[in-house]
Amino acid sequence: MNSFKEENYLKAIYQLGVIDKENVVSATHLANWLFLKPPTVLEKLNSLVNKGLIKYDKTGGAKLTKKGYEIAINIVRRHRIWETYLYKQLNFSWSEVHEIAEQLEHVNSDKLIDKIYSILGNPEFDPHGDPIPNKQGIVPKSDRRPLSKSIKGCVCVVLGVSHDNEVFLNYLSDLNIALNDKLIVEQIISYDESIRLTNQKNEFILISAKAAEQLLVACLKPSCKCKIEI
Amino acid sequence: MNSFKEENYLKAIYQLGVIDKENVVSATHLANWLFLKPPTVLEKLNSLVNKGLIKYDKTGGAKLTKKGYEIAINIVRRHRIWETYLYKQLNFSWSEVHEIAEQLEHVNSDKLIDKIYSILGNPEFDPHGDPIPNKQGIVPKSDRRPLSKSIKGCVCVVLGVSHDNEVFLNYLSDLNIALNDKLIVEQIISYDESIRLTNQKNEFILISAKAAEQLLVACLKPSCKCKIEI
DNA sequence: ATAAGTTATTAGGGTATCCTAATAATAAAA
DNA sequence: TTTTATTATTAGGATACCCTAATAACTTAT
Ligand SMILES: [Mn+2]
Ligand SMILES: [Mn+2]
Ligand SMILES: [Mn+2]
Ligand SMILES: [Mn+2]
Repeated sequence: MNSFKEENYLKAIYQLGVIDKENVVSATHLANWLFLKPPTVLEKLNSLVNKGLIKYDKTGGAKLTKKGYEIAINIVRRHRIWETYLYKQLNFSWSEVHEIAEQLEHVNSDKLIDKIYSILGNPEFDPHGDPIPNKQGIVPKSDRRPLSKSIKGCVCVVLGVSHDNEVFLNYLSDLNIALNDKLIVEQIISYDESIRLTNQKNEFILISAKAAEQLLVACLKPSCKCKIEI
Repeated sequence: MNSFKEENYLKAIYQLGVIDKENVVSATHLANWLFLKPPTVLEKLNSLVNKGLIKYDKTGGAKLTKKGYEIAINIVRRHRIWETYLYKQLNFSWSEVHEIAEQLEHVNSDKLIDKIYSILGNPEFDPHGDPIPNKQGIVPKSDRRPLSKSIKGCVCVVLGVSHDNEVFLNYLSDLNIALNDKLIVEQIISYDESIRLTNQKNEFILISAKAAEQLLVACLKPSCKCKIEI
């Protein structure tokens, strides 16, 4: 058993598939992501193929089968529900929840997850704005997109980050940007694509192009012209 | 690294030490407890000796060192705090919490345990009446003892069970006995040592000698003569 | 005290995970 | 199109955990 490792492999295959939609999920790719070496990963991939949890070939890379997807999405679901529980019920900060959820996601009790999910009011998004798959494995859609794709004048709300990396989350705290903040795009500086914003307290914030690519927002005005460009 | 197995060995050595105070904690003993075979356990015991977590010799059996005790008691602490949290905050039943706590006890986050412990109001006993060690590893004392050691007329309160075995807990539910119930010992039937009780609703309950040995209670009357006999 | 029954240890394997070094297969550059 | 760099795969090991079978060491009951 010790399905804990296997769960992490399947989750990683799912995650890399979502991030690198065009690229194949190769053993090397996975090895970097999981801090392992390619032969180690390849060995495991072969075993996952044998168990019918993935398909694998050099050209297409690793792809989850229906069975593999169900396991992976369930772990993602548990992870995001725990993150939300830690954030909302236990007062952990935005940047602390991921590490603990990495462990809690492997606790195998549907009743426990159902309970905390219902206490939270069946939320659709976690504290980083990531969608929480429902019990059927269906991932809620949202129109969040990187702040970097905004046009001048756009009024938007902070919904999350591309990767819940602690360093970046703390960097945002330093910039005084938090989840659900309303931001107005005042100016896009063409020299380096950095963005000048105002927040709801009318404070100015300057955010780098790199950070703007990682920060996910949604337009608040239904008629916002940003939407056309995406 | 996978310290999860190691934690379970150390916890088992602690638990067997508490249960069988006179007997040594032998590899065979542990093997039965952990559903493993003696050579498997012996191998692990040797590795624990090498790591300085236990002392081991044939005559004395396995004994935790200070370092080993600290790990073991911390797992016990986490287990009992989680059981209490599941019972009190998440409305799980008496008999459901153990299985889930077996998993949650290995989640390594002091901040998480501190948080739920404080939400619970720093309780001293878990839902089975087992003492919750404090952060320093000190186990609260209580005067709970098996119901079987009661004398006629004793008024006592149900504080727990010797082993949080699901079958026994469900059996108690069937007998209509729950945690914190007040019981009066009406008669001890000498033929088979079974005990006739009344509960707070004045209902009669007949409990077998075997069950009475597993059910832990404490006298409510400070002057109760039971105390002398223990 | 000796035979029989128990317990403790050794020997020898098996699987799951991981690794380094070497080789084969591709892709990129010159 | 060679040469060079990158990837993918194989080969060969190491460690953690588990097991069965065999042996050694102890107990217990004649
Ligand atoms: Mn996360
Ligand atoms: Mn998240
Ligand atoms: Mn328990
Ligand atoms: Mn308990």
